[in-house]
This record gives sequence, C-alpha cells and structure tokens, in this order.
Amino acid sequence: MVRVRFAPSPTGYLHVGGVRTALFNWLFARRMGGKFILRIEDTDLERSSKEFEVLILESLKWCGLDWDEGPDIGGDFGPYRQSERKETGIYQNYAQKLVEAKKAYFAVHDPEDSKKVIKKAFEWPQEYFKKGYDITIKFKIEEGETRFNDLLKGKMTFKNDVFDDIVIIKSNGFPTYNFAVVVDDHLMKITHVIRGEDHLSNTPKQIMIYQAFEWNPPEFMHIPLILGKDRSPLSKRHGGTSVNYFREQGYLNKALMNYLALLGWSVEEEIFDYKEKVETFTLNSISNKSVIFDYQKLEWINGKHLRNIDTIELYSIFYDWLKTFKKEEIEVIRELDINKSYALKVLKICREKVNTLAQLLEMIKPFLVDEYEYEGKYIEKFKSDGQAAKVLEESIKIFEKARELDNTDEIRKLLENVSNNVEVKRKRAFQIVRGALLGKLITPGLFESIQVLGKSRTLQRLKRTLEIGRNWK
RNA sequence: GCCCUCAUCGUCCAGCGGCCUAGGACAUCGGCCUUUCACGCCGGUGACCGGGGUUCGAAUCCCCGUGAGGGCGCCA
Repeated sequence: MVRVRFAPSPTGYLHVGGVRTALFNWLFARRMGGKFILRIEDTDLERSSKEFEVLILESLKWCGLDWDEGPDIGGDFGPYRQSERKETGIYQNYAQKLVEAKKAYFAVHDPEDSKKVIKKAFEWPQEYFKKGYDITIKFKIEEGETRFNDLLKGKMTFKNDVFDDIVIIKSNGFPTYNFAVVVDDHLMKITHVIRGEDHLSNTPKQIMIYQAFEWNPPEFMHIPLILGKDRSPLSKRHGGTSVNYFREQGYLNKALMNYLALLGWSVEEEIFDYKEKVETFTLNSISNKSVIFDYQKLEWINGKHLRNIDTIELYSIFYDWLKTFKKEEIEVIRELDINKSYALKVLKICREKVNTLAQLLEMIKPFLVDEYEYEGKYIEKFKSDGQAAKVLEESIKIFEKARELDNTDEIRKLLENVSNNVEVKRKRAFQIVRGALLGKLITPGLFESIQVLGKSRTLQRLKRTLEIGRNWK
C-alpha cells in the first residue's frame, strides 16, 4: 500500500511550490489507490503558528487536495502534529535508543559559542544540566559512504565525511527536522517521500538515521524547485506566491492546479481537469529541471477554464468569491442574489472577454449597477463628438418603436438605421451607444449587451446618459 | 570554501544516435474576422551554454569548463 505525505511547517502561507509538491503526492496516492497523509511539522516554536496551520489546511482544501489522515481528521498513525507527537515522548525515546547504542551522544554546548561542544557523553550530564548548560543529543556520523536511489535523480552517493554530527534533539527537548521526519515517516509507514529538491542534500543524513535504527528507508523523489523570472527562488518580489493570493486575485482552483501540474510536466493536452489525471499519472512524467513560474500562462489557463465551465458553476464560484474577497461590492452581490437569471446571461457574455474573476467583476458591474460610472475616455469622446447627443436621441426613438430587443440581428439592423439616419459612421455611432449603455468603451458585443440589458433597461440608460451628458459640455 | 543537482526558443514541454533545414504551447510581432476589447483562425521572429572527445553520423553518449539552483543551522 502506497502511503505518501505532505508535511508543511506552519510558518507562513501555503506557497505554490508547496502545493505543487502536495499535488504530485496526492496524484500519486490516488493513482496507486494509496493514502495521502497530512502532517504538520511545527517543531520550530518561534516561527510556527496555529493561524498559519489553519490557513494552510484551508488552502489545501480549496485546491481540492483531500487527505486521508491528518491533524483535523486523525488516523491510525496519529497524532499528526509534531508538537503533539513530541508530547508523547517518542522522539526522546528513539533518541535515547541511539544513545544507548552509542550511535548518538549528549552534547554539552559552550555558552560562549553554541557551535562548540565542550563535552560528549553517553550518560545524561546531570552536573552540566544543573549549571544551566545547553545540552542536545547529536547523531554520530560514521565513516564511509551513504547511497540511495532517487526516483528522479537516479543513484546518489555521498561521502559521510562531508557531514558533521547532527543535532537530533534540541536543548529545548524538541526534535530537529532531520530526526523528526525519519521517526515520523517510519512510524507512519510512509512508502514514498516526494518533496522539493532543497531536501536532496539532507537525504543522506536521514538515510544514516534509518540505518542506525535498522529501518528500511522509503523511496525518495526530489522534484525541482519553482523559480521566479530571474531564476532566483520564487518569492513575493516576483508577484504573489501563496495560494491565498491567487485565490483572491480571482483564479479558479482548477486552473491553478492545471498550471501547477503543467509546470514541469509533459502532457498532450494543456488544458485539463487535474482530477482526471489520476487515471494516467506517473511519477516519471515529471521533469527534472527547475522551472520558472509564468504568470501569463497561468492567466491564459485561467481564462480557458473560466470559459469552459458551466455558467451555473461560474455563477456560484463568482458569487462565493465576491462574498469572500469583495464584500464591499454589496450592490453587485445583491443583484446577483435577486436577479439570478439576468446575472447568468450577463456572466455568459462577459466571461468571453476576461481571464480572472477580478476582471470579470469589472466587466459585469455596469450591467448590474444602474448607477454605473462613465470612464474618462468615453466622456471625452462624447464631448468631442458633435453628433453624440443626436445618436442617442435617434437610438431612443428607434428602440422605442421596436417590438422587443431580444434578437441580435434585429438589434444590429436598428443600430444601423441609427447610424444611417444621423449620418454618422457605424463604428462611431456604436461606440457612443456602447458607452452610453455601460459607461465603458470596452464591453461585450454591443448587440449581445443590448439583448441582455433588454428594452426597458436599454432605453432608461440611453436617457440617463443623454441627461448626464448635457453637463459634460 | 566543500558537497549535490540541473542546462533545447524570453517561458514551459517534445526530442531519448540518423525521421531535426529541431516540433508544440504561453508570451511577442503581423494579418484575417469585426461594433470596441477579447475569443477564434492564419502567418512571422525566436533555442540545442562553450570546448574537447566517442561515432560513418550527436541536441541526443563521455569528459572538462561555464552558468543557474540547492545543501553544508539547536529552520524546515
């Protein structure tokens, strides 16, 4: 049974690099019919916080990466928080075993220079402890070489003498990362460790600890890191990096996952639902090269998904997003609530023009809000065009006579009549009408927009602009 | 400094000794469509890091450089 884990430390938001690692673990677990385990590595008391843990779990859920065992749902190998595991004494006990086997020792540190060890002992150095010295447990590095096979890098060999003895228990009693991972991965029966390449050089140390316990190490796979445009590690300098950031910007979880999967992965079709990839996922389709995060491609993928999904689904995603991140848009939210069928029509034509929910909001707003604003460009156009008012007056006249405005071909003919009657070029007339209806010069198709707005709303808006436009002179 | 990893268009991926005058996608540029912007379609620019080998033949294999990234914490 395949058992893999994702083990974030709650010291910040969930980074897209972390999600990508989690995604590959998840995909592998689901593909193999195994278990995906979530473990919180909170052994750094200074930097870990409960708030970040909550956010990380929430981000993971938003990404659709569900876990089979974890701190919130438990499981047979709990607890799943290292701080809680520490309370049970397991790390201390296992470290003690190594000391008894003379594979680790108590180290008394020089208070002046904590790097310096002034005393090594296989017995608890009580007298130093009493005097307040910092005491750790260090793992002794043996002579020789350490080998392991990395699923992506191939055979790895490290000379042991490049490593110094490693602290496994800190002076505060907490285990260090390199020790806790080994103990936990073993106790949790992890079969495959898929993690970032930044852990590659740590692996031999961990292997040595496995060997000291005579435990079988799991399989290892180190996947390349995500970099920014300048090839330095992806950070806030390059733009947003947390799941929360992309969520807030109006990216769809499916699109983010799609892009992350695509990044450093070879597939036939670029646009896909990552959940369907469970069927065909293989570890060796992951590339062995660090990758640069491409914000533009992500946006393109997001636009594709935005247009692919069902309008109803888009409606609910958009609605939830507004409620979460754009609470101040009360009028938009209200219109969405009370006039769903109209909103659906608006969404349908607006999504053709945008790539993110934030862009969608801008596009959609003037359709829902009757007190829409006019952008400066339009006001300028209106002022400088001597025929603008005439175009609007003529439109009102023609539209009022029309039966209904529910057919784009008819709307086109009516508008053509307007431009003919006023003797203004179509393009010019259409832009004046467009801005009059929505306040902007960039909108969905004019005919579709009028169709969606409907006769009465269209007339009302033309009159409104005519009225307000008088003050622009 | 020592150790490890990686190296094809600006970016991601394809290529795994001859099919490569190197292919696809995003971006970019030009055109078409057209009521704006986009979508869509058509086309262009654009890369095998350098040097040595091996071989009849190398983007593909080997070595050496160089560059980039990672590690060398009582961080994870």
